[in-house]
Amino acid sequence: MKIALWNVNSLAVRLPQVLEWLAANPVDVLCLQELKLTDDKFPLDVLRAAGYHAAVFGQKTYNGVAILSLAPLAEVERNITGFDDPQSRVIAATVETAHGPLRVINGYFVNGQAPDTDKFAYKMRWLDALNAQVRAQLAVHPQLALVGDFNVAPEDRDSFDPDGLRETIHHTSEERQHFRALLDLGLADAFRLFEQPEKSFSWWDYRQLGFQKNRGLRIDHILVSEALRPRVRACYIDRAPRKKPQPSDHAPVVAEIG
DNA sequence: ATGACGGTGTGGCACCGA
Repeated sequence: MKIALWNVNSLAVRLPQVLEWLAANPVDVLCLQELKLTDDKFPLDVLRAAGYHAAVFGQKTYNGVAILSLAPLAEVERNITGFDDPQSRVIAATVETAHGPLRVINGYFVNGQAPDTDKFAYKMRWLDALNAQVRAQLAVHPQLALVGDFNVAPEDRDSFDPDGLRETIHHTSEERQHFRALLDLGLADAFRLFEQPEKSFSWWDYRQLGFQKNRGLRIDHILVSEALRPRVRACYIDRAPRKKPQPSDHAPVVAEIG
């Protein structure tokens, strides 16, 4: 099976591209971030016609996440338990697979703007709460994937300019420590289970020919639990949609699981 | 140092993203 993610930066704008991509890449599960629309505006019918069930946690203007799945979705949970968050950033659901139930947690992680800002402090609190949530979920769901736009470049090789951007947002030691704390729960970065091209990124700034110059960051990730890890066959970033007219600034990431 | 691009809102620009 294939699990994928894509920060679409407005589903209202990107829906035609999502449908086109799914037709060419019929993944079993697609986790979407930055829907930027409310649940009532979510295109359930057209996605159902394309074969996908959906669990949605929308919000006006900002944020918003959804899980699309060929198989029905069960045990849908929104937000982080015990963390009062006005922003729609996390949705989780269980998918039945040939190897039993798979728990999928889809997150649009806080951006954080810059260190020493209120938004950065919110990002740190949010990451603490998410870590506790994932830990609790792993105890119940051994087969688990934590998927989404993490807004963290975990290592220097995940940035086009690690020295110039050192300790700036997405690159700070504190954010990277939070990423490692998620790995310490027993999760593995699916992308790094395989040899990958140098300068592999999942996001490029719209400005100053960022994509054409490959000035990007790898901030979109698929983390897999120990039970899942032996069955991960491949993980790759699909740059093709970024080359099309009116692209999202993010590219889809795909993991193949046996 | 700043803004650059793109999306949203109730707009004629401000804001946010990464």
